[in-house]
Amino acid sequence: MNTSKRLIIRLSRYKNSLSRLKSLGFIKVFSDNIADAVGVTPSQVRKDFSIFGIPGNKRGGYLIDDLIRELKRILCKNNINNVVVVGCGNLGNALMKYERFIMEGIKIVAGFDNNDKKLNEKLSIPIYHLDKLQEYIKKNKIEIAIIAVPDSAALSVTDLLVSAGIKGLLNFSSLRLRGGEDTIIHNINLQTELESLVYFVNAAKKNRRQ
Amino acid sequence: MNTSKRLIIRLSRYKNSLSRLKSLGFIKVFSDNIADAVGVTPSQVRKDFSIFGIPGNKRGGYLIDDLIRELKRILCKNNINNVVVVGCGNLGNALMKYERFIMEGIKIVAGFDNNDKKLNEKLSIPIYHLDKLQEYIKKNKIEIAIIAVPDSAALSVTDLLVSAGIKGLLNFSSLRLRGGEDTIIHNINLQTELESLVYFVNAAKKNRRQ
DNA sequence: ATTTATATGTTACACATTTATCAGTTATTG
DNA sequence: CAATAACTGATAAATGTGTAACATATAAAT
Repeated sequence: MNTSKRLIIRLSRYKNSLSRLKSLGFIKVFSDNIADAVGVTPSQVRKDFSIFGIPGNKRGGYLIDDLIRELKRILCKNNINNVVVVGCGNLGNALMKYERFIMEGIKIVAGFDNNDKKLNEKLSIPIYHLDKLQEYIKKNKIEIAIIAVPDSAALSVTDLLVSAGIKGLLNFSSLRLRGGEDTIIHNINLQTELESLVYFVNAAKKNRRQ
Repeated sequence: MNTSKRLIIRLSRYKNSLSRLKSLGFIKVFSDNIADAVGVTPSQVRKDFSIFGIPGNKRGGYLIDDLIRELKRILCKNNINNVVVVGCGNLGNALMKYERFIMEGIKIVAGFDNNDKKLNEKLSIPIYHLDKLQEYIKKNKIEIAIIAVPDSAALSVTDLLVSAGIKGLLNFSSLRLRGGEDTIIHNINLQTELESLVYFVNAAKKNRRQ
């Protein structure tokens, strides 16, 4: 099946928008409703659904509950996914407390840092020393980790994580990490995101002047 | 010119990788060096450069200093870009302190929040009440803002910012914001990013079992 | 029960993006 | 100074992605 990252991102957006529509009282939705809410075309929505065999009703749209259930199943949200955060600086800490993860079946279970001052095993999400990272991952069968360490530590931390058995990495360092065969790495580079925004703002400004 | 977001993101990555290569002592670089560092094909690198008319030397590669200078010029990094952060919760705070922004000609000059407890005008990056947002933007001619408020506030804050003259928005709320004609909005949805990672990890797991 | 309006699901198309190919140029070597 | 190796730059091919169009099915209306 042709499951590009963009497709899955859209699926996740559909799910989130549908939750909002449901809370507004919707019971049935049409592809245009979803399209409007998410900012894509109705064709896109229908095609995405058809790729996963999510059925609607001819002339009847989609039953919102069915749709949400299906999307959650596809996105593996029926069981809780435990995640660890490595690097508990400003960003790492913010991610550990990010409510939207908790709301959606993603549970951050521990943080790790090499700075003794940041360690605290009594927090609701305990922060352990990096020394305990591999043991913890193996013991608790963690598969997904978030990297929020400085660039200088990113590579060594990645090696640690992969060799401990981590299968998925969300990387916030500005090094573009690449994993082995069976490690999936998604890179989020905040600097690059902001820089590209700056570019487009300035490009638009130049256009206006012309 | 055909400048997609992906292209600009790559340009930013090239620049960052080149800085690293330079610090390693490189004076000349070849398209494969850059490609390896960034994780794209050499063809891609050369094509991207040619789009912006960045010249190399036949058989001689690229002079790293020239390259960095050109990329910085294209990405508007010769002058400092002032940015404000709206919403100074965990994430907003982390972004205000994010060192990589500072390193690259992006300066976060102020934060804004509606919670009185978070206000503090004496910080190195002062935090003002949301009431002062529009005045500040107009007075200081700020063009770029980062939104790190809860979803419930995202729309109203966006309206505030746009009507005050903001041209570029980096949106961390999970509402997908859309701007008017001359407002550029880049959305970063952390939940969606993590959800898609979860999907691919589980999909790979299923594959391995087969 | 028949008709009609309308939303899905699929297919084909258009466009965007990436990758491969190769000619042309230029440092390097003998 | 000629030959060669190797890199760029441009073009063509391949791939990926989104959009539009339409046939089909069905709820609703008469």
